[in-house]
Amino acid sequence: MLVRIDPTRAEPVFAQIAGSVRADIAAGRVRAGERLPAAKEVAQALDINLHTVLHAYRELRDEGLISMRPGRGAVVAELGAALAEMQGEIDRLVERAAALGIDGDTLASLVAETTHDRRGTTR
Amino acid sequence: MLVRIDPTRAEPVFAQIAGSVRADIAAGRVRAGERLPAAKEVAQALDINLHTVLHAYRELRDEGLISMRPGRGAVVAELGAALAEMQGEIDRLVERAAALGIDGDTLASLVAETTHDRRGTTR
DNA sequence: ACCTATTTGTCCGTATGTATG
DNA sequence: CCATACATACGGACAAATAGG
Repeated sequence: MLVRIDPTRAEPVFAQIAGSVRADIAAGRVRAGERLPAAKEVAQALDINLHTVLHAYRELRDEGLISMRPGRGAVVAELGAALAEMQGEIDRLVERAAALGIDGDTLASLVAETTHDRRGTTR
Repeated sequence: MLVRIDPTRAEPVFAQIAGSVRADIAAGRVRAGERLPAAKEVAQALDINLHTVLHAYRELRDEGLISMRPGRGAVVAELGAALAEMQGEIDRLVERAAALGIDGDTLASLVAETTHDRRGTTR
């Protein structure tokens, strides 16, 4: 697994790391039960602080995509398989939005807003 | 048009305003050519700073969803109609993700990541 | 052509919180 | 835990564009 970041992007580094791993899970490049690279390794490879990588892993754990335990490392959870099932539909949605001239960030923001609306109406 | 914000949410106020208006456009509650309420009005109604509302409007302008000119106000652009066309598909995607136990924020982040990937491969 | 009101645009500064190392 | 940097939010002042009388 290869974690990629781009220091020129406005998005925080920890979020980029989380996004990179999330994309790998959704694409099936890492599957449920497999272990992620140790945070220390990632930090050294990308020349960033260990805290930043742990921050990213913590976010993924909070989403239920991985589990973390001392000594065992970070392991992809079962929920990861569900993510992979959805990637195809997401690809189609993104492509259709692009065809209509809608910016990617705009689409992402609208999806986020829609999920927030659902929370308000269904809970 | 009614702009809603929730001070308890972690999301920045300006982003919440932009999200609220974006959702109204996508839902067809405001259509292309119609004028948004003046930033000053929104600021007074929500008891927030004028600059914060202008920040939100500027973001929507950068996305191509509205046009702004001094003296004339903020008007919904043609691209808004395209957004409205996509809302139904987004609703279906969000609902399916919820059925699979995927958190809304997780889905939104994955959509964002997918658009970033597209940028990298298509440009 | 002139004036006024409205609205966005841009600068100043300050305070607070968060991200990063 | 500590320091630096950045983002957010607020407040004020003035400029610039537009519309209407």
